[in-house]
Amino acid sequence: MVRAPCCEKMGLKKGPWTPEEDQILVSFIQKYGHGNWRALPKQAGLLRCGKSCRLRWINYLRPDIKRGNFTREEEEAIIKLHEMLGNRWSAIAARLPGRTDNEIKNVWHTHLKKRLKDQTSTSSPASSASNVTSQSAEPENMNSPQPSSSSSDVSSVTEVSAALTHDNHQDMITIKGENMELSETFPEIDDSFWSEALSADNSSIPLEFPEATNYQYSGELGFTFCPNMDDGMEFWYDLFIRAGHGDTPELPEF
DNA sequence: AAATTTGCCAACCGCGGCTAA
DNA sequence: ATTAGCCGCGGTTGGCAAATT
Repeated sequence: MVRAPCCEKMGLKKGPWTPEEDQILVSFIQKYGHGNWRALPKQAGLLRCGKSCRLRWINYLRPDIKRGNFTREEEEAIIKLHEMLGNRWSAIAARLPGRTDNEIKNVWHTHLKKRLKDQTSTSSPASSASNVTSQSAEPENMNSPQPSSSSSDVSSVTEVSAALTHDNHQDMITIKGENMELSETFPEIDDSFWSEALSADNSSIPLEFPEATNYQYSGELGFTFCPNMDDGMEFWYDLFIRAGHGDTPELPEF
C-alpha cells in the first residue's frame, strides 16, 4: 500500500511555530476540539498539515503540560519505567502526568542514558542484569540503585522502584519492600494491560498528592506507590501486577 | 573576538496499527 | 478479504544557544 506523504501538498508550512499560529490552534481546539487532525488546519485556517498541528498541541500547547526541568524523582521514575517498558515513550509518559513522550525521550537521550552509562561504568560490571529492554535498542543494566542527591524523605519512590525487578526471561516480577517480597508470574506488559488495569480501578490513582508516603494495595489489580515529597509535585507511580493472584498479600511498610 | 564544538529541544519523517468502506 | 486513509508512536534531524578553543 502506497501512502502519500503527510504534507504532499505544496504551500504547507514547516518548521517552528509562530505565536500567531499557536494562538489560532489553541483557540480553534478550545472551541471545536480536535476530532479530526487532518481536517483541523484547513478549518482553523492554518497552513500546516494535521500531523504538525497534532504534534504542536500534544507536545507544547496542551494546557496540562508541566513546564520546567525534570525533578530527580521524575528522572528516577523514567529510568525505572524504561527498565520495565523499554523505549515505549508514550507508555512511560502515561505514568508521568504532564510530561510528553517527546520530552521524556529527549531527557533520556540527553541526560539519563549518559548518567546510567557513567554509573554502570563505575560500578561492578559483574552485576547480573534483569532488564526488560529486549525491545530497546540500548539494552543496558540499569539495576544499580541511583544515588539520590535529594533529602532522605524523597526515598519512597526511588527505593521502591529500585527494588523492583522484572526478569524478562522468567516472566517474573518481584517487588521487594523492607518486610516483604512478592513475586508474580507476569506474562507480558503491554499497553492494553496498563490501560485495562487503570480503567478497572481508577480509585487506586490518588487524585491529590498525599502528605505521607503511601503504599496502597488495590485489590487484585496492583499497587500504587505515592512518594512523600516536599515540593508537592504531582507524581504517582504505580505498579499493577497481574490480576487473579488470589489472596491480598501482607502490606509492607515503606 | 571569532571560529568551532557540543548540548539541547522542537519538529519532522516514516512505519505500523486500526478502522471504515 | 482488500484497500485507503487516519492516527499515534519511535527514531531522527535541524537549528539555536552555550561552551570551549
